[in-house]
Amino acid sequence: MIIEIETLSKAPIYEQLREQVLLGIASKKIARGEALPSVRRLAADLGINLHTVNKAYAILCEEGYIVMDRRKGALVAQTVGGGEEFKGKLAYQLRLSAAEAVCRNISENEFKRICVDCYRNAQSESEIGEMSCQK
Amino acid sequence: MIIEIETLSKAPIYEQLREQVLLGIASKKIARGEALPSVRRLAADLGINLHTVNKAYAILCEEGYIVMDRRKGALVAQTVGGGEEFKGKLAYQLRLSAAEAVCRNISENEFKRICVDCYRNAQSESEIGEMSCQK
Amino acid sequence: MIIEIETLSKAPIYEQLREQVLLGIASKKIARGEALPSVRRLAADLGINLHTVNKAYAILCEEGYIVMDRRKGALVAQTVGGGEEFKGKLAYQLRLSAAEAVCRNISENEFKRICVDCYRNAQSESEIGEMSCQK
Amino acid sequence: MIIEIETLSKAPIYEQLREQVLLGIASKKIARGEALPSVRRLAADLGINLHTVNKAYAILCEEGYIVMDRRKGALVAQTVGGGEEFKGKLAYQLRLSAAEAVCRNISENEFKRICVDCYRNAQSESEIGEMSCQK
DNA sequence: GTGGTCTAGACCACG
DNA sequence: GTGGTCTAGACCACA
Repeated sequence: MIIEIETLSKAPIYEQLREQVLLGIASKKIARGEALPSVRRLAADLGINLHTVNKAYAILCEEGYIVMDRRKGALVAQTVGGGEEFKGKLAYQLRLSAAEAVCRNISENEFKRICVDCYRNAQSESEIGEMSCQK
Repeated sequence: MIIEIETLSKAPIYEQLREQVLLGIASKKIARGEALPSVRRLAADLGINLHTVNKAYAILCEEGYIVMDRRKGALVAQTVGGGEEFKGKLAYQLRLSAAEAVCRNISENEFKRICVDCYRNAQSESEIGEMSCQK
Repeated sequence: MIIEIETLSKAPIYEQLREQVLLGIASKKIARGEALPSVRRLAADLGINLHTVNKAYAILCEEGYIVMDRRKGALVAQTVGGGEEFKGKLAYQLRLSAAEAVCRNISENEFKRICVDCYRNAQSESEIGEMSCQK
Repeated sequence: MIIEIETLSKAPIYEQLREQVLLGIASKKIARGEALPSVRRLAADLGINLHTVNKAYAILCEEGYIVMDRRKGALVAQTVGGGEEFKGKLAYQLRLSAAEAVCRNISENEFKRICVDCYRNAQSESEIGEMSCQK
């Protein structure tokens, strides 16, 4: 699994890192129960600070996607609980994306198609291409 | 149309403002060509800084959702161009949402259902309920 | 309200800080809705690092005791939700304290008396005396 | 008596171990004068490091709950002295728990009830249920 | 002015 | 070796 940080992006590094790990977990490039790179190791590999990686891991941990094991470091969680809170957040994000789509005259069917494509894409292990995503 | 700002939210106020306007446009609570409240007026009504409203309008303008008319103030754009750049951003957002859904074991069908629900919800004029959306 | 940090203590500074704020809120030395000192201000006053104060505030925020307002800084929360999770943690702490009391032959009545004393003490505004608390 | 170690917990293993033993002594699952498992044995059973068990035993010994006998290993102490120092620590812990309870609007009576419940629970031999105790 | 982010470098606790 | 804590100092976003 390759993690790429875009230092030019407006999005904070720890956020990008969180997203990359999330995409990695979803696409099963990192299996459930498997260990993520250690904080120091990843920081060194990416050429960023230890604390930045730490923060990304802490957020993922808080969200339930990973667990910090005292002995083995950071592990991908076997199961992710707390579905209700998540669904609220998910619905909010999607509603916003949908609102933009509506404003741009994207039909319900096309929106649905894009969503399904993204879902399958997130599941598969295809690499992420260049995205013009400032934020 | 009622705009609510949550100063406790992690999301910056100008971002919340942008989102609220976007939801308003999508749900046709503000019609195409219609004028948004003036910067001063909205700032006063919401009890926020004038520059904050300005920033939100500037972003919406830059994204093409509204146009700034020197005489009439901010108007909802009749048509929104620049579809390609937008689709890239949309796909990125959706892929991330989808990745989270995959991690949480939400099936493709359920994800699709939620997406469609959100699309219809964004189109309709129903108010947005309480969403636990820190970010 | 006076906050004292014991740099000799084994307990981390951010933990001590969290406790002091908690005691201040309980004893109403800081009222609900009132603002706490800014991160920088408190760090300067206590002669500790900004990030340390930040962490203490972040934990209190996460626990629901305070809220971070984008404009007014850190405020004491009006209401603290999430009772169930808290009660589990509280019961665990108390069970441990009780176990130690049992081992030391402290009777149920004496334990109850101590607990009630502590409750009233936490409510009142009396200052905390010197406690031989390494951990 | 069954000891369970949670390597995912934020609490260090030696601390968890100390707590489990304490709960075992209080509930009389281990009688006064009885021998605890040997350091090597317990370390092997729990799959943890020998030094970790050693540290837990050393702390319990220092606190007076157990005594180390060169021949018989670790024995539960017949009597536990040093009450005053302990009471200071106990009062500090309880005051903190009480402060949290006050902040959460738990009444004195309810707090008292919980304390008594915990005391009796610590005395009885009932197993500890699942506690969401990160700290 | 506020908090948020990031860096660099240090020491310690844990296992 | 791991992560946790703390420091000092920097820049930026926000309002």
